[in-house]
Amino acid sequence: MGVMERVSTRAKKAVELRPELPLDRILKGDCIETMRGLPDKSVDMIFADPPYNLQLGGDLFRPDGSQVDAVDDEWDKFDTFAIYDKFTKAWLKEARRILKDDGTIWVIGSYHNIFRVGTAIQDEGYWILNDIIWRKANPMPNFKGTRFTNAHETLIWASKSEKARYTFNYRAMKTLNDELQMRSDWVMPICGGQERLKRNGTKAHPTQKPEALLYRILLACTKPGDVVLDPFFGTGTTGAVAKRLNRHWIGIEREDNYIEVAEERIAMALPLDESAVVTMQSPRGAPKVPFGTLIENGLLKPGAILTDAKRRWQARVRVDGSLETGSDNGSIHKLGATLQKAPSCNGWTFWHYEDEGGLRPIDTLRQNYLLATQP
Amino acid sequence: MGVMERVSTRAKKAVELRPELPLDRILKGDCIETMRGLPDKSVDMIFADPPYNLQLGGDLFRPDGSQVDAVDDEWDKFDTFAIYDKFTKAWLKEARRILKDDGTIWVIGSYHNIFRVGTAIQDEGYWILNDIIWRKANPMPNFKGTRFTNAHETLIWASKSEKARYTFNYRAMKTLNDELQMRSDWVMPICGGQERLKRNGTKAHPTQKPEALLYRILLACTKPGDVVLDPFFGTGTTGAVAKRLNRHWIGIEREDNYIEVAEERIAMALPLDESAVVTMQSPRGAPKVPFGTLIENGLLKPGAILTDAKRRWQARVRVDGSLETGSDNGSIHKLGATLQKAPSCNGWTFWHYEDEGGLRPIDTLRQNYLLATQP
DNA sequence: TTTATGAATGAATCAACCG
DNA sequence: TCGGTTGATTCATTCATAA
Repeated sequence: MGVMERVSTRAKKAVELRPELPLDRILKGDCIETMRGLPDKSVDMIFADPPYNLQLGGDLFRPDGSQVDAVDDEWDKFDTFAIYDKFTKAWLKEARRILKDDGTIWVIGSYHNIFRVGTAIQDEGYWILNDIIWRKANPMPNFKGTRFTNAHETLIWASKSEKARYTFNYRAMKTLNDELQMRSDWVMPICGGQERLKRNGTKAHPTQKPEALLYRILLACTKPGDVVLDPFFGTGTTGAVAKRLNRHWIGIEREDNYIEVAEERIAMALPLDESAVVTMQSPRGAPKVPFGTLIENGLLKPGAILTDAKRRWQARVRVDGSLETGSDNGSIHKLGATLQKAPSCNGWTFWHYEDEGGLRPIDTLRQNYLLATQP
Repeated sequence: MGVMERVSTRAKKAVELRPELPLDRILKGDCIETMRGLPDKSVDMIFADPPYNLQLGGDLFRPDGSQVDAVDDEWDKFDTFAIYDKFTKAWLKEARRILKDDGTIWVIGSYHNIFRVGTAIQDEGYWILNDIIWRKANPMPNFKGTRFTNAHETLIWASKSEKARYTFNYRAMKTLNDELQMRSDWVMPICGGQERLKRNGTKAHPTQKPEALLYRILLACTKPGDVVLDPFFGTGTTGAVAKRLNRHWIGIEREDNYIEVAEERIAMALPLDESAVVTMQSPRGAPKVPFGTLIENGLLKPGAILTDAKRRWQARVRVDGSLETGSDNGSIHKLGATLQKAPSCNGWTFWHYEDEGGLRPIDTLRQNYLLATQP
């Protein structure tokens, strides 16, 4: 049996059951090494909170992900950046292999590392969709008064390629933001109070992320049942929120300390019941109703007159669901576009019919039809 | 007559202070080549608005059918990241040579280029002091509903080295911000209205920056009499603001079009009075809290039941902040309106939650959130 | 003269499906 | 893979025109 045959057999199983995927578990080990054990194209989203490479001494990593014990003062910062870059490219490469073709990745960082991460993301072939600013409602002040208060962190959201058809729950985000498009700057408090995990009276992890942040990310870019991988799991914010929102999760973490705290935390998180996890849906996902169906079902009669909202144009409905004016004819969309001299037109909202003393868009008829026929 | 020849003629007049520096003038020519003609360690600050390398696709239309006027100028086109990187490193290297040891550089960009710029800044030996987020008060929406509204741009502020003693007017910034430390996120409107320069009825430059942005930067990081270099001068926002604040400026620009507009503009620039400054810089409007924020932050759980004050209707909260009854769903405002058969409804006062033996409007929760997060 | 309404526009990597 | 069809999609602000 050849290699290719093995691969394709394995791929088939993964699609149906995901047999090799250790769902809802923390894998103990080095980030890159552990990722190597996960199958190709198997997860829907990756959230990564990698080391920030704060240049305060410490936190240096070799390309294999292991930590450098001591910072040699002789090293100049170019060497340091090169090592960080190698590490970054290595884990981003593995992440891209594991990610499904239509999956997306999120990475969070600060000005110390985010530019290098962003460059590596582009160089590895990802396609950046947005950069998102987490604007901290209550940041730590700059005590010395030597700079601007560092009051935000940056996240990068990217797909595997330019043509990928990634998940973005547009309608849910718009609803979450009081019927305005969700912007690229998010105001959220830092993680503190009850939410901040403690051990022996001190914070369990130095950079615990707020659940509100993961909540918005998972709601925006995954569907219930999707698999989310977090290769720098820490105290498991990703896992806790994923569980609450009925998403599967996989965490990778090296330190026993954090694993213990995370497991306890996630065990206590309660999944929401199914009706609460439902979100507002875009019409995109709804079943299509051809205009002709309305005529077949008698909601509109051939010969009926339609107009635009301002009654500038009118057209007559023909038996096959096309429209005609004196000189033009075509589908509801095409004729609307032609008359307005626009490149395109949504005929459902452009054309109106007369009903009890008022004009209504023909989309109303479509909604009525859907209500009457959908289970 | 070449650029340098013109420069040296002018320079004789300023022999004593800065012998070879062509102050308060636009130098026509290529950015890197022209910078080579400027002396070492001679300017106090550099502000740079380089090409973003946007990589746009086809035409984009608004929902109303009108076409978006895209940035399609030749100066923004680069074939590969490698070529863009090479260009970026080259001009940053020259900039660093020209900059005084205690000078600083500002560079603005978007997610298309800012990660590459940031990486190059670090690789060339600069020391990043802050990244600053320009949160646009009125960004262009995402018309197709495919991503988050791209509502910000990023600036990087860096010194020549870690040990540099750069200028930062801490008090001025704190005063400008109502006695609170100036943060790393700045809310400012995009450049439009009277300020937006026109030529033959259309915008003179596709990417003119608001004067408020340069005002804050120059006020924060230079002293009166300092020299500010802008190697991508465009229509001269940097020059106009520098003149108003009594700073010297040097502009480099390749295109005659822009030079003409800039020269006319700067000739007309007058000092701002204090009240105009305050108006321009002060934050506008009270902070908004979308309903979804309460859910993200755990003040209300998905699945919770809300009712109106008289318990005539009830609805269940979903993960995205929408509400559902048995038959309807929508935002707090929309669903309230639907149930009452009213044209509109203030969901904040209409919907209530049960709390210790009484109903309270959900607006109470919003107040609590504001109290907890506002400074 | 003042107010109401409508049109225009901004650094944008902006669709999905079927044959 | 390509091309044609269907039909989904916008916020804040300014300026011109109408009332």
